[in-house]
Formats: sequence, structure tokens, C-alpha cells
Amino acid sequence: MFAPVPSKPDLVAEEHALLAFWRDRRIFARLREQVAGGTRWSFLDGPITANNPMGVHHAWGRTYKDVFQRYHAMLGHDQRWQNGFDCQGLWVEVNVERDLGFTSKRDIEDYGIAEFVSLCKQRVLTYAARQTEQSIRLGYWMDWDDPEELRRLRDLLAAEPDASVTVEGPRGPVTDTVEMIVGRLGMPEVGGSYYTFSNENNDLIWAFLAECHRRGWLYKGHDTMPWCARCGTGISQHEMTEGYQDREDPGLTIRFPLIDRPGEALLVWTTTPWTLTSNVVAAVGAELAYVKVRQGDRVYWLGKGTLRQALQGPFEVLDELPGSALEGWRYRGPFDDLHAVRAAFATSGRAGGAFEHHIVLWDEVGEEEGTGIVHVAPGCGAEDFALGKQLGLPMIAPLDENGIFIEGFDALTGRDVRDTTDQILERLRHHGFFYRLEPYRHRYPHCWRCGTPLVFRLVDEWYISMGPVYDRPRSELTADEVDASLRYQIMEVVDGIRWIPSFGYERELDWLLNMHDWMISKKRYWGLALPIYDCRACGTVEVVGGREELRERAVEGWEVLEGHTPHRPYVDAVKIACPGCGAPVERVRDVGNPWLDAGIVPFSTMHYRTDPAYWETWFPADFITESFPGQFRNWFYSLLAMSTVLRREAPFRTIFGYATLFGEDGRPMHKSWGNAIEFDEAAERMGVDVMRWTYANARPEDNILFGWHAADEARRELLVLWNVYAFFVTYARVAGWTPDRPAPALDDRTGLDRWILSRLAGLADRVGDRLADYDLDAGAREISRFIDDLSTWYLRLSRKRFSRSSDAADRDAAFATLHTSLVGLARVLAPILPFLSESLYRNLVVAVDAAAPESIHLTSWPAPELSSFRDPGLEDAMAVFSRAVELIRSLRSQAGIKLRQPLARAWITLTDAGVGYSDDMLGRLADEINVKEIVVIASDSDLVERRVKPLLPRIGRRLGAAIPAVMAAARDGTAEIHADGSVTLAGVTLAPDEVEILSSPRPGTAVAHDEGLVVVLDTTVTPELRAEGEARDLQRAIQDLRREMGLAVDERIDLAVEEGPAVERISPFLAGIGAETLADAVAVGPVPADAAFGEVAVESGTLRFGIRRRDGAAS
RNA sequence: GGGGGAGUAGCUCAGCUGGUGAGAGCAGGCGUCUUAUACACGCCCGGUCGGUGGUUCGAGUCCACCCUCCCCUACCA
Repeated sequence: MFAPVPSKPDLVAEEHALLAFWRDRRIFARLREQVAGGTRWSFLDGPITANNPMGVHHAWGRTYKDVFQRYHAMLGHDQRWQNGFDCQGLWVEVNVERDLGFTSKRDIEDYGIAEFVSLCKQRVLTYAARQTEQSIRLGYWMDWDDPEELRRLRDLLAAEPDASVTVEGPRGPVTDTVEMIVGRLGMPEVGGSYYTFSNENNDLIWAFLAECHRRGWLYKGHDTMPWCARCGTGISQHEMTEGYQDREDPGLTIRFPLIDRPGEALLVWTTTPWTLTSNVVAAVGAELAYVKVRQGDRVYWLGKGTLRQALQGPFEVLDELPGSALEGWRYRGPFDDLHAVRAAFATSGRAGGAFEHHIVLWDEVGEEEGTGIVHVAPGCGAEDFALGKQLGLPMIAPLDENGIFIEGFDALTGRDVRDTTDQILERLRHHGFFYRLEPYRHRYPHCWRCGTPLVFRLVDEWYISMGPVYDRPRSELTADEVDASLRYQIMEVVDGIRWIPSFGYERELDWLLNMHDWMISKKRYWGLALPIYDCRACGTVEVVGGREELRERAVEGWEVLEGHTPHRPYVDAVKIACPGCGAPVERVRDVGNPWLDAGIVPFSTMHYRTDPAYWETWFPADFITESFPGQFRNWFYSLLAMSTVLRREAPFRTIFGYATLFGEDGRPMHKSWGNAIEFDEAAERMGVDVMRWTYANARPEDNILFGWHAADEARRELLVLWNVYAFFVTYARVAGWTPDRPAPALDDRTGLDRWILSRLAGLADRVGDRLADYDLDAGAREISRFIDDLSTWYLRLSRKRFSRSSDAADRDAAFATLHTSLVGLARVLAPILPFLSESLYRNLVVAVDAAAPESIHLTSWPAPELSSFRDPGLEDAMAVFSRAVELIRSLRSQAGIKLRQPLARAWITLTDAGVGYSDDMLGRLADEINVKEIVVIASDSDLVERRVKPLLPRIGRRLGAAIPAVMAAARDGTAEIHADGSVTLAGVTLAPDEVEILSSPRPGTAVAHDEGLVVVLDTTVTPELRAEGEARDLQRAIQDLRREMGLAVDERIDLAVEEGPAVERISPFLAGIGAETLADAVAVGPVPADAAFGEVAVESGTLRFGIRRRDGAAS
């Protein structure tokens, strides 16, 4: 027997109960055993950064991952089920620094790199454990580590990293030091999620970098880079776009006095005053016009086109020269007395003499902003640097890695660049260089991690060359040209991948075409140790391809690294012999870009090096999915780049991208804005199935607005399903029905039964197709439509068959049909709503069938076993019928005749689509619209008057200007309809296929039409019909009273109706009312004193009645 | 700065190669149905389709210009 079901479910409590059930009964483990050896479907997880609790936006992506994996499991596909954690990089460092109250890299070095790195690892383990718990709560099935075990390892790592520890792996216990066990997490012998800080991950990146070096693509660049002074690291092009923000800077105009033209000065504009300390030359455009102007007793030179924007106050133009005429003019800079400037200029001048500031020509100079004369500081800007290199200018690099002025800058030395503006302005004013200061708003790059405005610094960084960009379409490139350019090789790989949504393909190609060389170095502590050995003695660069190779080549320091993961500081101690000169070389101190860590996972997690057969089996992944904003240049890019270098083939076949999650108000979720929802809060308040349903219905290419209201909408939809389920269970229990009762054969069931089963079979087919095509929202829409059909059509029309049927066979057919529908629906829902579907299944199947699999997640996709139910003709017919009912209801509403009032008849015409109906459907239909009779007719000609609707798309081109008159005639009804179906309007004859004939009602009827379907309703209410309607009113009132009294659905009553004129009219119906309201005795007379009293107003008076519980009758 | 997208009901969005009363969901109002008991269904309210001009018999849809927002991209001082 089914367990009773509450009418309002506690979804959250149910979810917790099922989590316990799955855990206790090892359902997931058994699913894996069940599909082991099946056809392989390879999903590769994009690692989540284990640095904070997961958010509801992660739950969106994880819903996709879980749905598609579960769907494939239901198809019997073997899978890897490996979650990934992204572990290394600045994300983690920034948080650990914050926890420790650090503000600079010096703090870290004072604290100790080893200790700092250990804290980073501990933080990763903390949040890996946390996110694991949250993912499990979401119902996300993966090969999860035990969160307690992760926390234990974390604590051991803090206390005793070199102590021996044993963990339980899939192939038995594994013993190693704590540090090394942590480094082996996710490896085959330890199992569980993969961690990008693992030894194997780092090792394979070394192999990748060595391969890049072997091909000559790895190089050290000396360039002016965007730099975050807080983090003390360069920012690569990949990271730049994340951090553009509007910012207000000083828009400063200053004077550069001309040495050879006394009393005259150049006007120069800058938004970064600190770079003036490093000014070397001033640039003008050769083609631009420059003017000499007088303001008071001052004379300035500036671009003619900038006069209006640059000058303050009245001026007089004295002279005009082309920019080319200014070349070579010497000027004095504002910081020429600084030691650093003097030193840089001392020997850089022509013929080895001292360098002097002068004007150079530069075609980059424009007049849109500033003064048309550009201050150039090659040590402080990328484009300045390029110009400086081209002209052989001296370079002044004023900042250290923390953004502090280095020695040689007098009072500025030791000061932070971020707060020297006032000091510099003061100095400019004092020495007469100042002209004008105005705030200037512009988009300026900021550090994407900490939000600090970036500065530009001259530094050495390591790059992977992306190869040349050719000035021709890809189709015209030769094989040699492609071989020489990594970017084009990646593009070829991209061609072989399916991108969902499709614009992803274009966007990735666009990024590849425009991207610069990949800067892979970071001057930080926690991350991949770049295995680059840059010999100071002879300049030879060597890259070590793995830990083993390093051990073999080490000439000193190996013992320091021995027993440690390949992280700083231990790895820094190892030196190798320079292959060029033999000198011992140490590793460059840089760590790697974290996207290297995530990009190698198609190799590291698929045992590329250790188990080639396994790798062959699972590579490439069939499917990956991540949020696409940003990932085109991050994970997607690094996956493609690394796989292209190592294999020149795609690491995945299909990529599915989804957009961004915002708060309900359309803004990014932000705690201080009050629109943020924590994952845990969402899970415990709305339930994860509601969350999953919200995500399942979202269009992935659109941003999702997530909040409590959206969740309520999703919940309402699920409650409809729950209501159907609760209805079924309630009446199955009353009737004692269980599935082991033999069900009538399909052919012996009603059209309605066969219809819903056909719909179910179609549902399973279509949802399966959609899920196989990674089109979850379309699948969810199919399910919504089915739930609606099941509830508002099938069940609505079938209710009496469950509760008050005298035909046992028909009742059994109804129960069997609804049971099949609910179980089938649950199985289709299982990948999407693992909890709700399990809840239904456990009660509808497991509770009554000991032989059934004990979890819905151990059942297979139901489409094959349902396919015999398909009957498309029946579905078409039902679509017509349901549309007819809608139209009739609408007619009643317009006519002011409520549904409870019976009417004599309705007529409907049936189109071709409707001919598959069965007779019992007509009967249900008559009940549903409360008419005595439905007459199916071939033509509506006798019932209606005609109106003509010209089909504009057909006639528009032909008639042109005659259209307005034709349309007016159609509206007036002055149309001549000919026997052949053609129509004459306003003197123009239209062919039958150029018009649609509509129908309008005759008196006493109402008519509605839709797509060729016509329904006509006889709206005449005869006295007999009126009386019957009043009887229904009475019945309704009695049922209401029963409810007020709190009677059980099967409790019996005595009914008394007071005498009166109204009663006379309804007396023929009293017996029927008694049956419907479970009244054993129906009396016309005074209402007993102990009865509950009710009344209802009808046309002929008021009906008064009383009911009372029939004592003892129930027992 | 370049490229792309979008501005349609209070909110979130549909509106196909131009066709003449502009749609859905939610919110609001009204009603209906029901021993699925407050679930569901129906109806109504509500829009000068960002602005201006143009092409056309006809423009939310095509063209031009302008305004606002978003995304991508960029070495501009």
C-alpha cells in the first residue's frame, strides 16, 4: 500500500531524508557498478576554485553537469564522475593574505614562503571540503571525497606535514607523508576529486612547457606590463579585460620650457602625473598643425586642433607650423635634477654624450584629447616603451614591484606611487611647470583580483608565443604557415568542436586571432613552479620537463625538494647544470598562470602519462560546460592551447556555455545590495529541486535573474505535479488499488487513458532527444506541458473515475493509467529533479513492489518501454478537443452563463486533425463543458453567419493600393461569397486561397473559432435546465459545508432540505445530490437541531438545508 | 576608439523573409471550478513598440540620423 502523502509537501525535509537514504544504501556507488563497462560518455569537469563556499551561480552550472551525467547514466553509459578543484594562484593567496592582515609581498617573505604556501593548501582543503558538502546537498552526484577526511588532512598538514598517514583508496589503503598524500589527491590510487595542485598536474604542465620550449615558443619578454602594485605581479592580456572600470584621474596639463626658444613652452597633457618623473621625450604628429599662442606674458606651443579643449582662458595665435618642423626642439623636464634621470641620460645622447629631452615624431599622436603633444615615458607605458625601443631612447623605470619609487627620486623615493600625486603637483607648481588640472573620467584597467588601479612597469616576464598573424584568410594559408603559428593550429582544432550556443565558435576564433603572446609568469608564491632555468652566466634558457628529469639533472639542492610537493620554496633550492656553460643554474622565481593548471586536466586527470590505454579511452571528453563570459580567454583557451601543443587535437567534442547569474533586480549579487542569496540559504529555504528546476528552465545563453520570486514560480509548477501525485495516492488508498491488480488491456481503456499514455511516451522520446542534444530548457518545457496536460486535462476529466466510479474495470484502468503516467514522468524527471522524482518513485513503485530497483536512479531511461503507447492521431484529436473546451468556456464566460449551469447542446466542427477521436472522449467533453449533447458536424454553414478575412500576405503584392478599400469592405461585411469559395470585395474578386471565411453567431447561440475549428453553443436556458443548475448549486453548497465541518472524503451524512418553492423545482435531482454528497438519507422537511445549517440563493428563492454526520454508519 | 547586441505592458521577455485589431509569463483587478481544499483555470486591466525623419498601399519589423543601456575588443598620452 502507498504511504499517505501530505497535500503540502515539505520539500526540504524530504531532500534531507533522501540524501540519507542514498548515502546509507550506497545508491550512487551501485549506479556506478551498474553502468561500469557500458558505452563510455566522457565528461570533463571544469574545476571550481576551492577558495570560498560555492554560490548559487555555481549551482546553475552544476545542475547542467549533474543532469547530463545522470541522463547518460540512465542510458547505461559508463562515466568518470570526477569533480575538479582549482587550487593554485592569486585567488587563494589574496585571501590568505587578508586573513593574516598582510598588505605586501614583504609581509609574506617575512612570514615565510613555506608557511604561507602551506596555509594556501590548507585553505584549499577547507573550501574543497565545504564545496563538496554543498554539492552533495545539491544532489550533484560525483566521486566525492569525504569532507571530514579533507579536513583531517588539512589539520595534519598544518601540524605535521611529514608525518606518515594512510588513506583509503579505491584499490586499497595508500600510505605516504601528509604532504604527499595531499599532492596525490585525485590520482587513481587515492580517488575522489582532482586538485590542480596535485603533483601529477604540476608535472604534466612542466612537460607541456618543455615541449613549448623545444619548439622555440617559450621566451622571456622585456616589456612594460600592466602591473598590480598591491599583488606585486604583472597582469596578462587574458586578465586585463576583467578589470576595466571607470575611474577619475587627474587630467594634468603642464609646460615643458623650450631651451632654444626662451619664453616659449610646450603644453603636454597626462593622466598619470607620476610618469612625468620618467619623461624622456615629447612626441608630435608629423602631419598635424601646431600653433604658437600667447596667454598673458606666456607663450605656448600646442596642437591646433586642441586649442579649445586644452587652453584655459583667452589666447592669441601667433604662429603655425607642421609637426615635422618641431622635430628635435629641446626642452627642460620637471624632474631633470633627479639622480635617476641624470644617470639614465648621462651616456644615452648622440655620440655618447648626455641625452637631452627633445621632440620626436610619432604617428600615434592625435588631437582628440590633450594638447597634441604627448609626454613619452618608455619605462611607464607599453606604447611608450615600443617607441623608446624603436628610437633607442633611455628608459627610466621608477617603481619597484610594490609600486614604491626606487632610489634616485629624491623625496619620492620610498613613497607609494598611489599617493604621490599631490607631492608631484606641488613640485610642478613650485617650479613653474604647472598649467592646468581638471578631473578626467575614463576607463582604466584595474587588478581583477583586488581592484587596485594598475600601473605600467618595465619587467621581464615569460611568454608562450602564439605565432604570427597572417594578413590573409585562413583558407589561403599554406600548411607550413599553419605549422609555424600556434594560433592557427588552435583555430583548426576549434573547427572540429561543437559550440553551444553557436556564437561561441566565432568568439573563440576572434579571440585567437587577436590575442597576444600568452604571459604565463607571475611573480608570486603559491602556484605552479615554472621549470625554467635561465642561466645568468651565458643566457641559455632551459626548461625541465618533469620531476623525474629534475631529479636526474639536479646538481644541488635536490635533498631540499625531496619529500615535498613541487612548490615554492623547496623547488627553488634545486639547481641544474646549464647546458650552455655548465654553471649551476637556479629556477626563475616565478610561478605560473593558473589557467595552465586548469588547461592540463584533459591529460593529468585522464592518466595521460601513467596509463595511456585509459587516456585513449576517455580522451577527448564528449562534453564540457562552463559559464562562457571570460572563459573564452581562460579555461577554454588554455585547454585548447595545451591540447594543441601536446596532441594537435581537440580535448573535447562539445562545449556548452551558459551566461551569468544576477540577482532578481537584474544587478550582480552583492551582499550590501541585499540581493545576494547564499547557496546554503537557498537550499534550506526553497529546496534544491526548486533551484534546479529554475535553472533547468533558464535559457542558457541569457543571463538568469535568480531570486525568491523566481523560485516561487518554479515551486508552483512542481506543486501541480505534487497535487496529482497526492490525489492519486489518496484515492488509491481509499480504493485499495495497487499496481499488482491486473490492468485492463490498452485497447480496453478509454481514449483519454490512451491519450495520456501516448503523451507520456512522446514526452520520454522528446526529452531524451533534447537531453542528448544538451538542450535542457527545451526538455524542461516539454515536461511542463506534460504536467499541465496531466493535471488540468487528464485528471480534471477523470476525477470521478477514481472517487465515485461504479464501474470497477474503468476505475482500475484509470488508476493503472495514472500510475503509469506518474512513474514514467518521475523517471523522465529523474536527471533534473533527483529528489522529487525519487520521492514519487519510492512511494509509487518501491513501496508496492519489492522486486523493483530501490532507487529511481537505478532505473533506465523509460522511452523504449513506453514507445508502444504512441498514438499520434489520438493526440491530434485531443488537441482539437481541448481547444474546443477552451473556446466553449470562453463563450460561457462572455455570455455570463457559469459552468455549473447545464446547457442543451454544443456543436463542433472537426478538422482533419480531430478525426481520431473516440466516442468516450465526446462524453467526457460534454461533462467538462456541462452540456447534454455534443453534435459533431461537418460544416457550420447552418449555424453561423459568414465573415471574410482577406489573407494579406497572399494578396498584398497583387493588389497594392487597392488594399485599404478591400479591407474596409471585409470589415463592413459587404462581401459576396461565391459557390466556389471565391469572394468579391469592393469590386475585387479574391480566390478561395486568398481569404479565410470566419463565422459569427446567430441569435441564441455563441460561436468561436480558431484555426478552422468552430464551436457553437446553444445558450438557451430552459426552465428544466435552470432547475438542474440550481440543483448543482445546492450540491456545491453541501460540499462546501462538508468541508467546513472537516468531514473526511469518505464520511457519510444525513441530509435535510427545508420545504419551499425552490425545492419543488429541484426535487427530481435530490436523489442524485444525495449520491454525490454521500448522503444516506435525504429528507425534505425541517432541519434537525443538531445538524449543521447552510443555505444558497437561487433564482426562485433560497434553499436551506442541514447535514449531520451519520453516527455509527461509517463503522 | 573599433565591433556587436539591445531598447516592445509595472517587471522579465516573444514577435519568422514588412501585412494592417501588438503577444506570453509574472505582478494587479475580477471571476470560475473543485471532497486534487486553496491547488488550478478563465477573463480583464495595462503599451504613441527609445526619439526624429524616410522608403512603402502598409513599418515593432527595412533605411538614415540621434538618445540610452549592455557585451566583446583596444597600447592611446
